Amino acid sequence: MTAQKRFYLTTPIYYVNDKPHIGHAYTSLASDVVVRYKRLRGYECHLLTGTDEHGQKVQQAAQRAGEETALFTSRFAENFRSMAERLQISYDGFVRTTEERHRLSAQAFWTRLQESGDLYDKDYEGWYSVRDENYCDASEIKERADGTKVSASGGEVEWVIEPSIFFRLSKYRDSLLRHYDAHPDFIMPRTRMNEVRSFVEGSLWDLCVSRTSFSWGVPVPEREGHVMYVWVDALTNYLTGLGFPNEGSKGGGLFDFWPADMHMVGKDIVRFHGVYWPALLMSAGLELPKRIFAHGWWTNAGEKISKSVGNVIDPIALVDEYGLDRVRYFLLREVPFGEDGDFSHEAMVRRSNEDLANGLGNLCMRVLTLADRGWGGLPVCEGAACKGVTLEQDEALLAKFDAGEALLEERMEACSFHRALAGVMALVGEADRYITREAPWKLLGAGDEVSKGRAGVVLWVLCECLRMAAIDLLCFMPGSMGRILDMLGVGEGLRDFAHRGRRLPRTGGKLGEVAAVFPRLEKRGEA
RNA sequence: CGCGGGGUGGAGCAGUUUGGUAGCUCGUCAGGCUCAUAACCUGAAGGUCGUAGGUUCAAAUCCUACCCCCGCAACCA
Repeated sequence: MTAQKRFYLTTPIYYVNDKPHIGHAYTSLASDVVVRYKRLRGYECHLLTGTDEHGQKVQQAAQRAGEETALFTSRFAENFRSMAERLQISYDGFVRTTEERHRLSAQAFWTRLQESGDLYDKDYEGWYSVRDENYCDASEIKERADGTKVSASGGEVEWVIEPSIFFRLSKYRDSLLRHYDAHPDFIMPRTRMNEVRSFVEGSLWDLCVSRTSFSWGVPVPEREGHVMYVWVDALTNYLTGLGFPNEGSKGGGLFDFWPADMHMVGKDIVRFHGVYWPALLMSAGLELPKRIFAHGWWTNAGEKISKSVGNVIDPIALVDEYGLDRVRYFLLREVPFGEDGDFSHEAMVRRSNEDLANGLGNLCMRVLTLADRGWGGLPVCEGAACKGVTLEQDEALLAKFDAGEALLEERMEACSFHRALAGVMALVGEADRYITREAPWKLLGAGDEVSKGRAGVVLWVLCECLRMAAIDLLCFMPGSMGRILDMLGVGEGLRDFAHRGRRLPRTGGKLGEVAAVFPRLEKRGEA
């Protein structure tokens, strides 16, 4: 057996100072769709997710809650883990940055930076805003009438000198730019690539990578009082999840998944993944990830989502209200992946009813009801009564579905999920037109064998369409599509792209229990 | 010259990277069908693709200028 194709995908690790919201769910769902798709394509996949538990803010949040920091973070980490379960994220690994294995990994990574000579000591001097928990560039500082200096956000700043360790980021400027040139798809979508490039082309300063002002972090090796800058710590999780620093022996080890095929991230953290991370990896002598995909943000009914406004969307509540697959479908169909999108219950209901209930679900029902009526199972279409099994229109429809696979592949490869889904739904529309034209219910009602034979062919073709559509959509809506495939009597082992092109038997067969997959939703408040 | 996003039939959007008859969903109107989750199919009305220039055989798409709208404390995908 030849070595299996591998695919390593990561979600960001989520910061544990609050409950999971729709943004976390979105990133994880998109990641899940990608790996499920890849698995259906025969790849051996590893999806890593986890939680980012270090940093001053977490420490303070725990203090405010009057809780031991470690307990506090465990509690929130559990929230994220259960979100993943609830959304049926098919993750293979979950890294908490407070784990011992991660401490070892991050410290080993640090040591490699040091061995490369890319770390050096220097006092960090600058305007520090306590409120922002950050140093501010001098150009951002404004002076108020009373003489106090404030940051762009209005927080008071003070001049602080802190002994620090710096990473020679500036040294990697040219290497980064060369990498961007050689790999124009390194960061997607393209606009994000351009942003990152222009950031690097500008002045790229060395990065302060240690802190002494708090202790809740990974200790810098052999350096009392210093903890790692949270981003160095956090990014390393992508290695921890593969067993780093144990790089294994060639062939079969978990670390063979490196380099990552894709880091899925939100657009806010693209700089960390597109600039700092590759530079750090170069320094550590490790291969760079192949792609970073930065998706957009959701608004709620046209308004920016913020905790203070209180319009945060709880993904679990959405799943409770609409069901998981509708939510998965909506989030990935509604918005071009990579751009910002707007959530509203109205849009959610509309999408679900139009595409899923009226479209795919309804087609499924009408086809299977007719099959059941005619044969008490899958349609039969062989033998003398089915002469001309493949009329021109039958072939044409099947050909469209067959061709849909390549189209899907192209769009999935580009992470153009909305177009991937739109493409499948367009095929469903074709099938709807076909069934209307062929009117198998009339053929069944005619009462003669030839008509029934023809009906068998038409319905067999439609079952094939449903089967292919269900396989295409399996990575998006695993539960519902599984049910459709159950109804069609498609065996577990046949539900992938290796089997998509194989035809169902024409000899009939048992139907699974037929029931509506996507019942129509009432408009919210009118139920 | 702060930054970013956007202006496409009544509504919401895709299409802009790689120029080539302007497309989708909803809504409206008129038919058809009756297998189906009051679902499905056909047809129609409706757009000078923000404005003005430019490049081109050809521009929603490329270039220039301008107008308008939205967001930009923190948390955060």
